Amino acid sequence: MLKQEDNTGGGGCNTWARVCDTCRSAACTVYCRADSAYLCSGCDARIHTANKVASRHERVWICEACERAPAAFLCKADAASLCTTCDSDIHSANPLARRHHRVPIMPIPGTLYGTPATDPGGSIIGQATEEAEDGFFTQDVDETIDENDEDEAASWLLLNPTVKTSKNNSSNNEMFFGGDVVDDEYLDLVEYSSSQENQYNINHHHQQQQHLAVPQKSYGGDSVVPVRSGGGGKDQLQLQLQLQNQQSFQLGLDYEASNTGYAYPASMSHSVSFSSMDCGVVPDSTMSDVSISHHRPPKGTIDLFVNNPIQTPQQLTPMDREARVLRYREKKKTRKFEKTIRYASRKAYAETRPRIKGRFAKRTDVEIEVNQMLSTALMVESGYGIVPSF
DNA sequence: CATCGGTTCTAAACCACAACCTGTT
DNA sequence: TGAACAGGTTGTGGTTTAGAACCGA
Repeated sequence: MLKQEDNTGGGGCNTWARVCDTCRSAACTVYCRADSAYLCSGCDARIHTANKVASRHERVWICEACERAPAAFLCKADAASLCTTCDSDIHSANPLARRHHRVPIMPIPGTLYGTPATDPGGSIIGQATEEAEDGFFTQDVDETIDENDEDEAASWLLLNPTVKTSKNNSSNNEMFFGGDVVDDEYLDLVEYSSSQENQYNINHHHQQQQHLAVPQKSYGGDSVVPVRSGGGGKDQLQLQLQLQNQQSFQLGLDYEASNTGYAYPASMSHSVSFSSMDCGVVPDSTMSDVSISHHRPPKGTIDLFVNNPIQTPQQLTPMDREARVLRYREKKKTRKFEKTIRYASRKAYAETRPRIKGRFAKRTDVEIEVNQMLSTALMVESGYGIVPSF
């Protein structure tokens, strides 16, 4: 695979995909629980079609991210089967990813050899089939990702504290979504039902509710334009800012890098300008994604990390790196480029406004009169403001 | 490999004006 | 304390344009 060739980490050896335990030559595609063996498609077909007993062996696909561990969850949004580690890493990246609906991976049924073994995602059983038919799987896309994407992903990786670091310093990472503490909770969310998970669920659900409620509240009236009522606008703004701060804090992995020697002034993150086309929906959680994506240092400043061995890419295992690349791609995939309309009324005015070479032009008196007549006509049609005349 | 010219792509700027915000009375 | 008012600020979309990026010679 391309990514395996591209990401040897300079070491010269390929430590990415686990090789088949049988032939030791091909990359494994499935994990046989009964045999506790990682098998390539060829060996899997050969072994598990040998007899009925073998054909009943439960097998699961290999994680599409790290290609080294059995997949545990199927993300329907990503249409990807992921191991627990990659699943937690990817889906704890941001609230949006967190909302992805995942289901536990079911064992592969006895006969799967009619499907191409090189496309494990495309033959995932059950719900994902339709998505595969829709071409939703990104396997091919992943293979065609160019070097720029890899570079961008690599630079993006630099600002994330490593999971290893988080593990070693649990006192500092307990509030991080990207850290292991939350990862564990996150895993609990999937697999277990601990009290912590419930608490987290409640908090997260509450936060989501608040988060989802903000646009409806603040953009009442014509459902977009904010409604001011007794200073409510201020409160809503504060609530919005608070939520954004919360998210920035929870997602503030990049900010926290400053604690370990790499310091971007906080104001710098705000000084980065981005067009309205990039900013996405204002109250949406993707705002955090955008802001985070802009916290990447310029390419020329990578040497700033030299003094911080914790964050050097060399510390990343191939598994971690692939997971982070996948997470990056996930975020990239979920970027929202549509422009945010905060005030529909302004939009309406702008659309009806006369233009000269795209620029707004002054309205002539005739146009003003026409508009007044139209508005009067509307009032008449709607039955308001009618003064009967005889 | 570096340079040059042409082409393509991207993002900022521009405009008027209603809505919004903030401070003052 | 809340209402009223004035003045400054913001946001809106289509087009243009400057500059970056790309590509072949």
